[in-house]
Amino acid sequence: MGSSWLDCPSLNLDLNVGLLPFPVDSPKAVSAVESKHVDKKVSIKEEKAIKALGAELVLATEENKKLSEVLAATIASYSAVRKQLIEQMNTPPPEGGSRSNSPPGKRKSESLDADMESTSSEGSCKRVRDDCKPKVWKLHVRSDPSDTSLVVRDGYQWRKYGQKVTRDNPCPRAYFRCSFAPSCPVKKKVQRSAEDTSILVATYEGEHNHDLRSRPGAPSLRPNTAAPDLKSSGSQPEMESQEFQRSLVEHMAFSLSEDPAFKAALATAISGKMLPLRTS
DNA sequence: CGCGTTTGACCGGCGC
DNA sequence: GCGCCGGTCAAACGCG
Repeated sequence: MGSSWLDCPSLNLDLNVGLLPFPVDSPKAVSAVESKHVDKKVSIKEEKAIKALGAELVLATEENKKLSEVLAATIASYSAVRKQLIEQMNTPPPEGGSRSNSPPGKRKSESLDADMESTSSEGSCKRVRDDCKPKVWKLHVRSDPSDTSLVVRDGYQWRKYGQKVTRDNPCPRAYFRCSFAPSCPVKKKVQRSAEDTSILVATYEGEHNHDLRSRPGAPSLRPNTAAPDLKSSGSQPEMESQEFQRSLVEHMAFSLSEDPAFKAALATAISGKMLPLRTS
């Protein structure tokens, strides 16, 4: 799947938007005077064709309606999940409510860091040092539990600089620095979830100060991967790729559905493509 | 030979 | 102050 259909130059989005359904210089539309001698066989044929096309148009309209409903349902569920995620991210950790796998007396900073997925949250009890911390967010990626590489392919190039077994998780945590640009401050921690070892939890700190594709000669990127911020790259496991691709599709569907002009153009295009069939 | 990974040592923050 | 712990460093190692 991927962005291949986006990149494909042969994909013609000529949707006849705003155009007349029939060519003006068509012989059939030259003038009423000239056409008065056209034999009745053609007229009957045309009428039949019009009826058939009308039925097709009704079918297409219904199909379009159904697709719109499916799209709306998808958008609704996406919005609900997104809202839930944002709420979770913005909810401060419960007072004294440490996680089940966190023993009492857990270090304060650790609890804060572990529970906060983003420093954009209004953490009132944060240390002063936290105020100047870079932005932090987490990414959950499904991966083969037997795969011990702890690699999360996100399009950027990472250099591993450490690995550590932490107290609350038997799975080792890997530390990565962005090697895309030497000055890039972004760091990444990758660790398997203690609850579900098939899930890799990648914690990103900071923001990239360079473009994903700007680095000349970056070998990890597929040449065909042209979509901006598309978090996929070369020979990653299928599951990771699908994860990112699904996110991309959701994002695109959401963006398109938010555009009333696109909806109108789509409807016009479908009817515009249907009507010219009568001439054949 | 250069680059990336591994891994033990080290450092600094935090709780007791 | 001490010990625990997460995070980082850097030498050794492996691979192309």
